[in-house]
Amino acid sequence: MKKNVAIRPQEPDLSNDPALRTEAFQQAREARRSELAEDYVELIDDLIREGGEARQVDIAARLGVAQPTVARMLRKLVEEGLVQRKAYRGVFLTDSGRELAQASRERHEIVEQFLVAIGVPPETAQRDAEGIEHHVSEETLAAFRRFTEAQRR
Amino acid sequence: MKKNVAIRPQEPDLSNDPALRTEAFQQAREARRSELAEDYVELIDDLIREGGEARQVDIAARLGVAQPTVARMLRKLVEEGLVQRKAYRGVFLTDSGRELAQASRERHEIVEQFLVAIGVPPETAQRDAEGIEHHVSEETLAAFRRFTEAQRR
DNA sequence: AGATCAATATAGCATATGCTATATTTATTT
DNA sequence: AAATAAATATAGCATATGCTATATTGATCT
Ligand SMILES: [Mn+2]
Ligand SMILES: [Mn+2]
Ligand SMILES: [Mn+2]
Ligand SMILES: [Mn+2]
Repeated sequence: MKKNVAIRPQEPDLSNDPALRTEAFQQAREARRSELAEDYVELIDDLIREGGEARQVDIAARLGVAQPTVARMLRKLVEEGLVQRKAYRGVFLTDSGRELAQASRERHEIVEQFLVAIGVPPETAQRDAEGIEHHVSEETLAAFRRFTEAQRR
Repeated sequence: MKKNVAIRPQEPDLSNDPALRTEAFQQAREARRSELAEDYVELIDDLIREGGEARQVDIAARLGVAQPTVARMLRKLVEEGLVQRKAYRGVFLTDSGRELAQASRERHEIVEQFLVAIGVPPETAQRDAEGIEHHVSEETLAAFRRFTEAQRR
C-alpha cells in the first residue's frame, strides 16, 4: 500500500498522520469504557440532590433502561469503589464516587453551556452534550470554557 | 421521591426536565451503536484513496485492534450492505457504504476544524474529534460550520 | 515447482451492556 | 396481621466488541 502524500517539509501534514489517527481511535474506545460509570455516578448524585435518595427504579427510568440492567451495573460500581448500597435501600456514593460525580457534572455543564453559547438550541445542546462530554479532553474543555466565558460579555 | 424544583412559569427550567434527560441518554446509546460502522467505512474509504485498496491488516493497524476483530466486523458490514469483499482481496464500499463514508468524513472534518477554530491544538482536535463526531446532531453541526466559517474572516 | 512468507479465516474465550421472566424481599394498605 | 403492591435480586438469553491461537489460502522468492 503506497502512500500518496505530497511532501511538504515546511508544513507537516499532521491531519493525516496514521499513528495519530490510531491514537485517536484508541482514545475514543477508551472513553467509551468510562462513559457509563460517569453517567451513573452523576445521575445518582443528581437523584440524591433532588430527592434525598437514588433508587434503582429511578435510575432505570432516567436512563431509559430496565431495572436489572441497573442492578448489575451497580454491583460493578460497588466493586470499583464508587458506590455503596444497603440492600433494598437506595444507593450512595463513596468519597471516590462523589469526586467522579463532581468532575463529571462540571464537564457536562461546561459542554452543554458551550453548545448553547455557540448557538445550539438548548434542548439539542442537552441531548448532544450527554454523548460529547465523554470525548472532550482537558484542552478542549479549556477552550470551551474560554469561549463561553468570553461570550458572557 | 419528591422533586425539589422552584416553580417559575416564566422560565421553564428545561435543563432539568427528566424526560429530556432520558432522551439524551437514549440518543447517546443510539450513537454508540453506529459509531463503529461509521469509522470503518470512513477508514476504508481513506485507505482506498491513499493506496487503492483496503486490506484487513491495514484497517486493523489504523484502528489499533487485532485482525480477527476486523474480520468479524467486516462480515457484519457486508450483512448491512455497506461493504463488499472478494475473498482474500481487499474490501470495497457499496454505494450505500460510500454514501455513509462521505457523510461521516464531512462531519468528521467539520468537527475537527471547528475545534481548531476555537483554539484547540490540532493534535488534540484530531483525537477528540474521533469520538465527538458521533454525538453531534445536525443542529450542532450547523453551529460548528457557522462558527468556523465566520472565523475565517 | 516448491518453499516460504503474508494475509485471511475460523474457533474459542472474555467482558460489557442490553433484555425478559420470575423469585424474593420490603413497604403499604386494609 | 394479612393481603397487596412495589422494589430489588437473580437466572438466563442476546448482541457487540475485544483478544489469542491456529488453520487455511494466496503471494512471493529461489
Ligand atoms: Mn453527563
Ligand atoms: Mn453522558
Ligand atoms: Mn471519523
Ligand atoms: Mn470516530
